Amino acid sequence: MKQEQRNTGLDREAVVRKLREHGITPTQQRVDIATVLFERPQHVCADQVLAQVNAVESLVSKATVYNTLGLFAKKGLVREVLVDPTRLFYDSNMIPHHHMYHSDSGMLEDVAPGQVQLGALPEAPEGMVIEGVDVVIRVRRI
Amino acid sequence: MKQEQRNTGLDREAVVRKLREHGITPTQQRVDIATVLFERPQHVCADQVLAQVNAVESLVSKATVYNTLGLFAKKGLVREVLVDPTRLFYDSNMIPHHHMYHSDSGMLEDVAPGQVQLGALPEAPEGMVIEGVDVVIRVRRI
DNA sequence: TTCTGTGCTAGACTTTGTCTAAACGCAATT
DNA sequence: AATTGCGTTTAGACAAAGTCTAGCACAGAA
Repeated sequence: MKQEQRNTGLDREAVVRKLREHGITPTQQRVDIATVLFERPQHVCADQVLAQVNAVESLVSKATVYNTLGLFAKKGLVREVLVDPTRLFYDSNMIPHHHMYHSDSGMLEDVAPGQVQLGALPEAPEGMVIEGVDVVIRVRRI
Repeated sequence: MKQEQRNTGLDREAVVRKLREHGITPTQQRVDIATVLFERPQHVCADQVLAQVNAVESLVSKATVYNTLGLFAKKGLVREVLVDPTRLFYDSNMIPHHHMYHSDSGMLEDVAPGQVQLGALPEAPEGMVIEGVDVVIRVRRI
């Protein structure tokens, strides 16, 4: 029984299983990155992941962080979130939900899907599928 | 009666009026940029505006295009659209509507607001206002 | 005319993210 | 044990979008 394991985080074994389930070969670096991501549901950009993974000692390169986040997003392990025009965020919470973006501070919160009520969506054009629907509620100080 | 005026576009006078209505001093450059934007409802990024404004002869600098688009967005003349992680788009159609984004091609279409049916929105936190709600339907080739 | 403020500009700079070419690691084969 | 092959990782060069700076132009006020 490890004492130091993070409250909501997955242990290494669970992370490896998760990667395998999504058809991703679990390498050292990928597991390190995934461990950071799934420590808790969060919104992070590549820079933050890079810093967190290499907090103790330098283990993973910039290129690998970018490649891996892209791979994870493609394989449906995390979700890209577009709210800040200067950088791409990744959301480690894959349960369907929306976002509230504080444009002053850059803070990003989750909004439960029940709070928005999306009605009938238009159909995707011939030969296309809906990849996802992003709802972002932008708020700012009065 | 000018013969060469664009079909749906505003003439110079109308553009000047529009700028004034939004509290923007109508300078040469701002009118040039606005004329391009309101030639028709469209989604453009700064680079495209720069190219279009300077199509015939170089009239407006890069810095001015960026500053002006930022100003227009702040004053509610155009709307920022975040769909492409590498650049910011501006939508010259201010009638409320949503977007469908073709992630393969980068194409961006309008979706009439009636086609989505957004129900009750969550309230903005204390001391904050909802600036806007962006709904983006991402589609891709099967 | 001088002063002041707003706007414009070229070009340097910053930041995020991508690309490239080489090296690594590991497993299967000889 | 040595060889081959393939996927992965890496440092560092690079690209692209956007911002910043410092100076110039111009208009209106004093």
